[in-house]
Amino acid sequence: MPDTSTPTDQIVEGLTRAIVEHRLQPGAKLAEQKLADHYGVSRTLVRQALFQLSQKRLIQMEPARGAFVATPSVSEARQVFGVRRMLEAEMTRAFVRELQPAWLKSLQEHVAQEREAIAQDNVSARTELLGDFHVRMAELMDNPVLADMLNDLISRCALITLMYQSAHAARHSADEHAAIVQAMAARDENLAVSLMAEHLQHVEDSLMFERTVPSNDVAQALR
Amino acid sequence: MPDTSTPTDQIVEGLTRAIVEHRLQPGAKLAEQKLADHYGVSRTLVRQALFQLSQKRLIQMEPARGAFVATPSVSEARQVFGVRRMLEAEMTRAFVRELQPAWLKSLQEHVAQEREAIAQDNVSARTELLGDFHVRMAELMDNPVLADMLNDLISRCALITLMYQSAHAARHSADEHAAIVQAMAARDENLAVSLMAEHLQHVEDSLMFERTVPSNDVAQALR
DNA sequence: AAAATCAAAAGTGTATACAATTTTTTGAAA
DNA sequence: TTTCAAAAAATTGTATACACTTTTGATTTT
Repeated sequence: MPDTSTPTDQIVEGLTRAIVEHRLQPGAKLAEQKLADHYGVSRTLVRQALFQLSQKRLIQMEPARGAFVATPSVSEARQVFGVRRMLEAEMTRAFVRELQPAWLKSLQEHVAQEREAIAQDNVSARTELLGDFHVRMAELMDNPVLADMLNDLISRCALITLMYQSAHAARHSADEHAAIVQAMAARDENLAVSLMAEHLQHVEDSLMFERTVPSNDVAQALR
Repeated sequence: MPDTSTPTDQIVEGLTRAIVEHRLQPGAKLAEQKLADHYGVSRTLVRQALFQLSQKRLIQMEPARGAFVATPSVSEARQVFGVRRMLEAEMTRAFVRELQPAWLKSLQEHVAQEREAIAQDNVSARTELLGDFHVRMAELMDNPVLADMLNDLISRCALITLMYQSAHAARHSADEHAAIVQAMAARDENLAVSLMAEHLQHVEDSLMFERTVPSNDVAQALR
């Protein structure tokens, strides 16, 4: 695809991926000039990108000190998951009510992709797919507002989950996705809703324990 | 309060108010230099503010053409309200489950304020208070993530609602808020949830009919 | 008179310059 | 060696400069 977005958007995209895929550790300093050099632009554009990322809560900006990859507190993480449970419970309900055969097919294919990525032990693909399952639902319902919002929430979660999620937990998630789709196929609204709520609770519960060692080399993280 | 935020944040604040209070009509051009002159800063800071506002979907930026106050389509408006219904139904449920006496008192006082603003026919105060009722719930639950998200959603709605909402509709909203609080006081979870869902449906239904005349004088709108 | 053309004006997109602040380094004293 | 202070270097925050695009408006053509 040819240069579909502004330079700033490309920087946002690149940094988002680096953060969400944990090539940039939480807390890492994002020096403007270094990023500018890396992307071959001036600080102006980097700055715009950083401001956008700070609004998405993926980075934190401290006055006169610069930008750092966000380090969400456990409390914030729980809140984000709480919001997701609220939003996605009702989204699931609406999804089942308006269900169309093509939607099921699309989700079933998605779960198959998830399982493939898990089988191949492709960590970043697997994490992206596991998050996209939820966004996909919003997209199928033809609700970009919801899809955007979920996308942001899930990026924020990824900042947390990737740090902790094991291959085992990933497989568990894919199985739960499959169970949700099955409940949907049976048009069992309440079952689908409660499976979704439980699923999100499981994801949340499987996190927030260990701590990883930071190694903040920006240049390397961006390749 | 002394200069609590950056200059950029002040511009964001000022423009947000102007847009949400409809002193700036949807579609109005926001020329960077004019805003810079008005706020006594360089285009640099105005630009940062405009980017932030475009992320909040309050303005739309067109490449090489500039920034315009957003003109949400009917379809987008319905989606925003749809997301609010999903989110706030479950928020209401959680609110009742964790209900504390002080929370009720706070909401009751809030409704009293709403009624005062309505009695005084203070349109902008009344619109702000009617929106804040929902944000207040999230704040009481001590969930800033949810509160921020609702705040953005509600600003986006205000861009639509203020255009159409009548004094009558406002009074109706305040009454519905009171009914919701009453159901909460009775610890009737399901009633509170369905009253909230109906309330949001009513607000949505009361909109999107007329059309107003644009008069895009930026300097005047910002006083 | 309406449409088309093209030059001037205005506006946006990006880079650079510079003041103000923070971080790092250096060096002396404890 | 450790601690503190001050100077130097690096970094951020804001303004300005300039290239390039869009809009405007006058002039010509149909």
